[in-house]
Amino acid sequence: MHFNHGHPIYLQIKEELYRRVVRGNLEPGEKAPSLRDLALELGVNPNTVQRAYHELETEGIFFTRRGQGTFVTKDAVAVSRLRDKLAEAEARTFLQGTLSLGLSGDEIIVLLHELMEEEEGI
Amino acid sequence: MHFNHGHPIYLQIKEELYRRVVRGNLEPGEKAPSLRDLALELGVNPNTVQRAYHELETEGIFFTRRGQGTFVTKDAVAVSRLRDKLAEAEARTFLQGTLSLGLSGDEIIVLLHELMEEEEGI
Amino acid sequence: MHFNHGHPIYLQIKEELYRRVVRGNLEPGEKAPSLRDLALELGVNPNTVQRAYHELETEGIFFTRRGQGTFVTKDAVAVSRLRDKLAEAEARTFLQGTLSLGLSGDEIIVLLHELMEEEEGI
Amino acid sequence: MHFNHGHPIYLQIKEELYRRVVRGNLEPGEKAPSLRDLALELGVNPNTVQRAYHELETEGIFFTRRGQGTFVTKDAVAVSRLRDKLAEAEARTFLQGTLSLGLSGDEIIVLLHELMEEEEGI
DNA sequence: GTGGTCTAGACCACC
DNA sequence: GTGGTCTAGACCACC
Repeated sequence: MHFNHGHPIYLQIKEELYRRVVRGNLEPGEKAPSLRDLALELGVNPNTVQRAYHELETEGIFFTRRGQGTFVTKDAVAVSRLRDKLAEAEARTFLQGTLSLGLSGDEIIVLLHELMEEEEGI
Repeated sequence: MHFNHGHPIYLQIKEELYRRVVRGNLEPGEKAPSLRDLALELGVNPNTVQRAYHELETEGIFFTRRGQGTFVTKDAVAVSRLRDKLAEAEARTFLQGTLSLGLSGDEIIVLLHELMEEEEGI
Repeated sequence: MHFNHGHPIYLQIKEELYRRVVRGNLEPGEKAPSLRDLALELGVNPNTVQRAYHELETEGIFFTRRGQGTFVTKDAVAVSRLRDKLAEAEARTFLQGTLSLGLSGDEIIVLLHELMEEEEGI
Repeated sequence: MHFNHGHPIYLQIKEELYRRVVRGNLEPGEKAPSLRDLALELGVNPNTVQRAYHELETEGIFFTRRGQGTFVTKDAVAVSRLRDKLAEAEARTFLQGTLSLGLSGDEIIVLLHELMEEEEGI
């Protein structure tokens, strides 16, 4: 993982963890990597990872069992909501960008269809 | 315009100028702001703006007349190509992000349609 | 290397680097001198060398590895194309000059043959 | 005419006059433009033109009749020699450049033939 | 006024 | 060590 030095690292770690959960790399109920392991993997301070974990817990995505570690919520609906939230954020960014370029809604849809076909072609 | 500390300022200035050209804020053949004026407006060093202008000239979007200033290309086709290129780049980023969240092509299209309708509702 | 005050120094540095690459003084994949070393060698500011390096990178002749330095492309075909491009540019300048002096194509070829033989004679 | 600020202007004016004579824009025995006219045309000081004229006179290309002005030599052979000298200088520069790029004599000749054919094709 | 080049020097990330 | 970015400020040519 590469960090963008314009944003706080703990936010970028949160984003990375969101994606692991939503994609199923981390399944509901599964144990998340230990603070130390993830800090080592990412080359950051464990406190930074801790902050990300703490916020994920506040958001109901992670929960902690004293002495056992941190786990992904078992609430599949919460994971699903998270997926929708992230997807919507990406879509808003995309729409904002393309509309500001002067594309019409139709053009945007056509462009996406083209790229999707191309993607499958490869 | 405010700057994202994660990317070089001159690239962000380029992006901003791209958008002004593509949206028609700067029309084909129109004079772009002088280096010094834009530097003042953005609160950066004229050299930084110069670098953005120079790259835009290399790319055929701007041209300069010595002693007179920098101008947007008169080649409307080049501007159109630029618009397509920028829109495609945004779309690729978006597709990559949403596909990696596990969305299907259909879900992506539906999501966009929903947001577009909402947008008009507001 | 000494500089011709009629052309920007960074362009002259580019030309010099082109020649080193095309002649094989800098081989494909080889590390180019560091910015600071070359700047010292040429007696110019590192920023001036940086500009030359940056343009060579844009043109695909150099590539950089962060923290390690700048390297010549490993693409031997790109180097070959560069050689052709530079040779053609010289030939065009030469043709333009001699044709404008009123020489015929035959005269130009004869003149070159004479000089080549003389060259070997020396 | 554009001046290259790396070389003395009077030398560049000499070059320009050489070419006018060799190409026949200024024919043997013809009156050259007056110092003032040429200075005006080129946007330079008449003294600068004077220096160029003086050297051309020394070289036998121009001669002066008091009160009448400056004239091109009537010696057609001298003009012819000048043409040869200029052509040879161009050829040496070209050979030096292409040989230093690693081209062989054959490659140089082939390249020129290609460009000449292309030129006629247009 | 306009842009183009260059220097000196700072600070950064990556190794 | 390496390259990348940015500033402040100079000086230049062209208008």
